Amino acid sequence: MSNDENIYRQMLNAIVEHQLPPGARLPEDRLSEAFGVSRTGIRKVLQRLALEHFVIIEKNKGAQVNRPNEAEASEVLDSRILIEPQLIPALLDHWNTEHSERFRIMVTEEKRAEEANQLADSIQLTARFHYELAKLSGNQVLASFVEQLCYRSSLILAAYGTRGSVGCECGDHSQLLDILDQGRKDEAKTWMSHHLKHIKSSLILESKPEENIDFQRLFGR
Amino acid sequence: MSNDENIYRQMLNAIVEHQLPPGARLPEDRLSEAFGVSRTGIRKVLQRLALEHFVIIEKNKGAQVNRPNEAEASEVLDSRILIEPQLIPALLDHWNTEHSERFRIMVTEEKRAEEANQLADSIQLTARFHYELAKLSGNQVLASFVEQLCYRSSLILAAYGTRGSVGCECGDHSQLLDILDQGRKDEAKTWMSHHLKHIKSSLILESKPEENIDFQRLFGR
DNA sequence: AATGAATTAATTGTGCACAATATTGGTGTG
DNA sequence: CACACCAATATTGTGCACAATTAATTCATT
Repeated sequence: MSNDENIYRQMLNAIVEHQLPPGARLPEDRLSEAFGVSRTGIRKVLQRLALEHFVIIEKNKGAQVNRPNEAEASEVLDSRILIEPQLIPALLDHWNTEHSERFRIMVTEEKRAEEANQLADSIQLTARFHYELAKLSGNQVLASFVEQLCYRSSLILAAYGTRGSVGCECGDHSQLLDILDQGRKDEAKTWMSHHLKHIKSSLILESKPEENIDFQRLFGR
Repeated sequence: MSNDENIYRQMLNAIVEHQLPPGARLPEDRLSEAFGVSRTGIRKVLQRLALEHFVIIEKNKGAQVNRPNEAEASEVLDSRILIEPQLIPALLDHWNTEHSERFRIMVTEEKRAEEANQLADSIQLTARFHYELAKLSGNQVLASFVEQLCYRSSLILAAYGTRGSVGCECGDHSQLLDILDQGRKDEAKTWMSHHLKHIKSSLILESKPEENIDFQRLFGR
């Protein structure tokens, strides 16, 4: 694996696993010495993360982990609600017992991670489940977008999730596999839709006091 | 406007307007002297364009304008077919006469550009029409994705489009506005779906002999 | 003349140094 | 004591130089 990709993965993981919480500053010096590469390499990675909305870069102020506002949180979830159920039909065209078994193993791991209270693994596995499902639709363009949305969702859960927002899905995922095994297309679509709406409704989107208030926008000018 | 953003825009325009055709090499030296900035700034822009799939960067071989293969072309159009019609309901919630007038002006410009045979303007305006429509749905996350897909479609038309692939849409767009003015939701959805399928079917996706055959994948390893 | 090796040229990858900017802390004055 | 101003520090922005890699050319050999 290329070095850049490796650093990117590590940082993305740290962000979605909430080890780098929303708002955390990411000074290039520290990162460059932590990873043992020059600032040049770090900057490349940070810019990629910024384009994918995982970090925010402000000119002459550096990078920090994105703290999604309520609008962004809502839109990301709405996007998933709009897209993921629509992928079910194409997905079912390729669905077979091998896939089913592979996903059941994933669900087992999800449960294990949840019971062991390993939040990081749990988050990763939940996102992977949805992404791998999207990939089976056969459309890699959409699958990549869904992947990004899933990881952004993890970030959103860090900011607006209740305790258990992540874990409470695990039992659910095996339900979907049952439905898919029976080839019930419409039921699978509505299940996916409900599932995502459930996640969205579990968020606390009331305007909680933001820690970095944009006073300029609020009063000034 | 920031300097980076300016360079990015100019290059993106040149690409989607087919002034930089698919496969064109983009040496950092030439670009840096053309734009009057150092290679550092150019690299940043190139990396952004690469993440958005407008250029391909190969290690130690530099950047070139992406030449989408048939799978990618198909998937991009399918993505639009899946998403854009679904945006209609939310869009209609905000639709009013001001919007209608604004879009009719855009369509008029489209026609003018087409009749004047100004391919570049025509391409830009077509993409803008779909993007601005998507923005009205109120979901900026999805709208940005649609924007990217529209521009990628321009690139695809450069590679697989027939003469008139671009222009033949203009008359159509005003049809949609009529339907929207009448608030006919389902009709607008199916219109959008047909419209995009029509564009996709106008592409020549037969496996034309690829100029760069990947012998590595074919035989090697 | 065709093939293959070796040299040369062109291009990208990476780290460093310095400039530009923002933030923080301190100092002096009203 | 409040306020403005200035200095110091920390951090990012940018360009340049050199290393590493690839592509092109030349040359020798059969």
